[in-house]
Amino acid sequence: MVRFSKKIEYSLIALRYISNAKDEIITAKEISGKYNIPYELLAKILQKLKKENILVSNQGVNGGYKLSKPLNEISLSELIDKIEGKSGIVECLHTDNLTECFIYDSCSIKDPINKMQLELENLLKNKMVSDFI
Amino acid sequence: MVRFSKKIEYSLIALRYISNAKDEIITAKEISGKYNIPYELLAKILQKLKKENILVSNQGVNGGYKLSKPLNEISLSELIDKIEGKSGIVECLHTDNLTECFIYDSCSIKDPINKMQLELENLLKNKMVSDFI
DNA sequence: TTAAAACTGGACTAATATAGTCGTATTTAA
DNA sequence: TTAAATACGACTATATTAGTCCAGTTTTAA
Repeated sequence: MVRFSKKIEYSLIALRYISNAKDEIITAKEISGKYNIPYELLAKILQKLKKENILVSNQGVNGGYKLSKPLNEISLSELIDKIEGKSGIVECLHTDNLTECFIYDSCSIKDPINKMQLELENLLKNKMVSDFI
Repeated sequence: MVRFSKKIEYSLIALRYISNAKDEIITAKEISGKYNIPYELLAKILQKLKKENILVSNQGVNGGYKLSKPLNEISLSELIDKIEGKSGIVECLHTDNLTECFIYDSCSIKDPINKMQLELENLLKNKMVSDFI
């Protein structure tokens, strides 16, 4: 119920590795091999991180990835939202789905759940990816 | 990635409802009807809550459920553990699976993830079910 | 100029977890 | 003894997550 997906796990491992390499360019293959992470999956994740401007990439031979900014500027909250898409702790707080909720009007726990959500978000916002290194 | 399951949602709704009814005995059917929650599913959840000593039940005609203790004595953390079983925010923190993790020894993010987990647990421990009423 | 090493991207499949259903038994009050 | 309730296990369906496959494109270096 409160569990990081593999994507987040792999992201953290990759980001840490790339960060430690300083300005060296790192390939998906290298990380995949080092940590036994399925190559295709990791590649996808790194591509996503690039698209989200957390990494920059070079294509072609000798290509690879490096950080676009230091990891203490990226919160866990931001990483999760960018990798998995923003979402609420219950379906109905994921705004799109409001209309689909049978209970909504009579829902008794909406407000406190909302507060809970904010507290969780806060915790994740104050955790920087650099804290995981 | 941080989302309450329907089971937790339904639990909260049911517990709130039962709590508001004071000492009256409440049936699964009543709650199910009121909130459009699938009867069989809700029944299972209430049975589980009973087995975990959060509710007490009477069988037979005029049977139903009531609280075994006030909701400010039950933390969200406890409710989640009892409904879904205890689990870590990543697989490897769910102790049984340690042996299956390919990365484990070389895992760079284990320790900070562990700390993160403790902080999350803490947040959930300090939230009482009564806060959701 | 071409081959190899890398990223890019989409569609697909597999595995797992969550949500929901069904059938049957048991209990109990009226 | 019947109807209304909980109890329980097995099953199915759906959604999410994890992982695979394949066919590109880009770039460097030989």
